[in-house]
Amino acid sequence: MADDQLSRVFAALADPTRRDMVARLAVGDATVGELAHPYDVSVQAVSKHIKVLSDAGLVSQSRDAQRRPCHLEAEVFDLMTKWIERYRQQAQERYERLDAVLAEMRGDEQPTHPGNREQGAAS
Amino acid sequence: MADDQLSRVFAALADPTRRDMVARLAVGDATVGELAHPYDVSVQAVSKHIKVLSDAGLVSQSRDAQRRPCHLEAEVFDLMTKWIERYRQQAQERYERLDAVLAEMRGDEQPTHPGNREQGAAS
DNA sequence: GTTGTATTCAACCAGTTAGTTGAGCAAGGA
DNA sequence: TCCTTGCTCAACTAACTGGTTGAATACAAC
Repeated sequence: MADDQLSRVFAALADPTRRDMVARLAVGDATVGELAHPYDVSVQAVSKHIKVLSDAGLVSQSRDAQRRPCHLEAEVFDLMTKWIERYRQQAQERYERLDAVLAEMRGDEQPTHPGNREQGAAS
Repeated sequence: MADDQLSRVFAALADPTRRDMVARLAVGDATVGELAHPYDVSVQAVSKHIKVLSDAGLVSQSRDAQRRPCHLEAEVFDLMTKWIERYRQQAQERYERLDAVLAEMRGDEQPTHPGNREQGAAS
């Protein structure tokens, strides 16, 4: 699966059960048992899912007696959104330039949004 | 791997080679051969990667003689960002409430920075 | 100390994945 | 027509995944 964090985060969220757990943890911290409850798989399977999320840095666990409460580490999401946004924007700008070219080819003197297209925005 | 699109998109991007290809395609369309060139794996392997991206809806292919140019379908990214943003925000709001509670417990009348802190990505 | 509860570790199994090689197909050019 | 190019399909393999069960660990409570 490749050992970089971005790969681990994407892989972790590729499973609907784990996305479910993230959704649950967004509401509030929960123990392994609590997380396991809604599903009809073994607690061990859930524990494994949590390990995957935790290896990806999406979840951290503390200790409270026998319990190991899980906590969502939402900052890791930024890693993904940054990656996604970067290439989404890049592609989008390309389409906009294409639009402009097509408009020009039509002899359409006014490019969709003057000054807005044409790179630059790259922030 | 679960057959819903969100799972397929996350799974597709869990591979660094495929993320690389997406990055390449964000610059401009490319044929399978062009995409294969930088890597020392077989063209067949690359073709498989493209199939994965294409099944996820991230890439589409047209025909130009023998060539099958690949095109990045950036809108699918929105599916992910929406999912991510939803839970990131939910978690963040929870932390802010917690902050407020802690501040109150300290007798600190002013919660750090109402609504401002860290955020940024919200757009 | 023994028992009970919450969780993880270890070993195993079936299904999937990422790669391989070899063959096949579609289109353009000799 | 035959050959070459660009790509995909098919079959195989090694490694990984998501699940299982059973044993081990950590702590609390009796």
